[in-house]
Amino acid sequence: MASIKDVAAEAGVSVATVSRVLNDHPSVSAEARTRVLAAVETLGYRPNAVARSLRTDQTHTLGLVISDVLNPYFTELARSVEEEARALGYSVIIGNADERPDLQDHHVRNLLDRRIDGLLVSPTDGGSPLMLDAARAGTPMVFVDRWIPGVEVPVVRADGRGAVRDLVAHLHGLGHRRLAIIAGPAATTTGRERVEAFREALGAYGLELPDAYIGQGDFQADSGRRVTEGFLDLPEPPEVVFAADNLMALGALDAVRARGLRVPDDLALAAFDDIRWFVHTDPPITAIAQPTGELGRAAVRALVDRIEGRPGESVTLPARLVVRRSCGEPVPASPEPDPAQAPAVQPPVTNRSHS
Amino acid sequence: MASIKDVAAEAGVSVATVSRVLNDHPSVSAEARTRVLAAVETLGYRPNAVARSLRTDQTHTLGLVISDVLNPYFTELARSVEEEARALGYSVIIGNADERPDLQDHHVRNLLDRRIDGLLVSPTDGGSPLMLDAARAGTPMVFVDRWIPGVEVPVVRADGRGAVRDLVAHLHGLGHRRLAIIAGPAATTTGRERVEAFREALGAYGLELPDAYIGQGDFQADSGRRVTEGFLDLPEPPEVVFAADNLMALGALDAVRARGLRVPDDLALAAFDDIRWFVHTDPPITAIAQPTGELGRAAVRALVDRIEGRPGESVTLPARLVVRRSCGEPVPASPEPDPAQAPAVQPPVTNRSHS
DNA sequence: GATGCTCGTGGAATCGATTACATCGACGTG
DNA sequence: CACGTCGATGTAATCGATTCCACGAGCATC
Repeated sequence: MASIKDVAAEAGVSVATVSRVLNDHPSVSAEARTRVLAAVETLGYRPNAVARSLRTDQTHTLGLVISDVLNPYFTELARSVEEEARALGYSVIIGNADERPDLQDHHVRNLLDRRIDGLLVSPTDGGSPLMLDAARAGTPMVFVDRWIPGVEVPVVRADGRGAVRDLVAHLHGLGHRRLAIIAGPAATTTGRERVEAFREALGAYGLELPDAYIGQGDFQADSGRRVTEGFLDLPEPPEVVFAADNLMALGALDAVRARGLRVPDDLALAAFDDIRWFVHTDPPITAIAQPTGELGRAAVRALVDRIEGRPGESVTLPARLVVRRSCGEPVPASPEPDPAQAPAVQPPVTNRSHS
Repeated sequence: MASIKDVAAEAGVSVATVSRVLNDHPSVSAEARTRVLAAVETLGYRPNAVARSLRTDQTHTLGLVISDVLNPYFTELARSVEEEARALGYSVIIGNADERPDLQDHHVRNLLDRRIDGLLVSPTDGGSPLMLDAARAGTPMVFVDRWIPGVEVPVVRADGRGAVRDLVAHLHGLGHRRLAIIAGPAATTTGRERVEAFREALGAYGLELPDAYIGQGDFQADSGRRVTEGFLDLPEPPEVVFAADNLMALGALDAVRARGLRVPDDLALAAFDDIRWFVHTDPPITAIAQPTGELGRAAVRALVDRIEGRPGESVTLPARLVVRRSCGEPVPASPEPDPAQAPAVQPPVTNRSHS
């Protein structure tokens, strides 16, 4: 591979001049510029980013550590992150933690070793020493979706409280009174918060959230299945299960089917995180939709702000309820709503009258 | 951030000795080793991968350019690639092309500039000059899933011919005679091959594949919707639509629903690429499953073989048919198959007798 | 015409590692 | 005792860029 020296030799100038041309430094003669560019062309020269990074101490790269690539919520997040980063002149290296703290640490270490300019994390746990050290050491960092309390790092996330209240109102309106939740890991903020929001919303209707109706999941499908089976085995099973993420909802759906039962007739189902597939499941699943793309973009902007010396603010955006049929039919309505009009998410229809 | 010099100073040795300890070179005294390790510990030293790469001309990094991160097939592929790479001591940088040749080139260029050790690509098109140059220049490269004909690069992929034959047998057995396909872009191998395999399989039953029954899609959901609408507008619409990937199948499902029609009664549906969500759609979708994880692992092994100077072989693995209910009920059968037993993919049932 | 400025350029230091080569002491052997 | 070998270590070159500094030419100012 041709180096800057080869270009310099070919163009008959020094490496300094080549470098100036490449970084369009003002004081280069037009003649030298054309000669260098010609040499670059004939040699097919491309600057070595590794060498450049060593010298400038900048990689123009962001690290993104997500909790689970197989979760469509995080892939969508990753996509919007990469898009915005590209627009701002950065590349992104994604690390997938598979909800495993050890893997998360592996990726954080790897990214720090590569001297990425900044780190975007959706933490799988309450904060490993490594992560805390990195934050304290001043690595530009931003938490997205989940965060670690007590750490001085901006957080970009969705607030689901309002949407959870809407959900509970919807469920209550359909006559449901025994509501259960499949929680995420207590080590994650989203794992805890969603339970709290749910409990609070129930309280507004004078409803309790008994311990038996709080199932401990880990954001993976299997745990949703397991917890739902537990619920169904209770002497008085819940009428509704609210899964704290989309994969556990999928597991719950499996569990219900495996017993030959039906959603929503035998057990209603709702999920946190809306994904496009929820329109096509049997039945379509009522979910709380986060503004995922906007979250990813805001997180990148906050991180790049920090990297480039600006403050970098926390952002909280509202989530919203998307009602479908998995909790019961609010209306008989027209023969079939038209999914082609709004394939990804349907508008909330909480105000439709019940038959 | 502490550098190797700081460690050397702290330990009272030269940088050479520190480097030797870190790369466990044999000739270092036990005493020096412990002193260095202690210094590393107290300083929290981590080697700078950028500097190391510059010197050794190795990044221990693979580039993976996939066609679309939002497609679950590719996320699963990416996950298995990262897993195997990690096991072999490599990291992976993923570039998402969103089925756009220009974005694909952007990522390839970026990865080459970073001097990745090898490149794994699922090409979005027939081969840009950049990609061809890279292959010719001797960059270790492996194609996965899709490939570019005429380029000297190992290919790791699934052969769907057998499964497509099984699918056509299944459809024919159900009485379907007018079969249509939503093809992928003609610039991709998979876009062409799947049509050819389908046509061939139809031929075995004396069936034609008229041009009107070949819809041109682009592997994205929208195109599946559009093409399916076109099929439904034909004076003699097909009885079955076979989508060449999972996203176009989703679009097709949308289109059918939007007309108030039903799958499989009004139009049967099958897809190439099986994904876990197909178990949960309404109805569950009959699909051709690729051994995705195995493909990813084999691709990494082939690439690392090339990087480390071994030959690096092409691999072709068989795909297989997974029958569900979207083409009609092959058997009245027991009330409901148990999805909990095999949540991701159900076993092939091509050998069931037709009723 | 001397002075000072700007502009274009090249030489050389530098970033943080790896590694070839030189050095030096200890030890075994003839 | 002289010599060769080997193990442990340090010095310095090197990878490919960026950038500080010096230098010379051209030009304006006084």
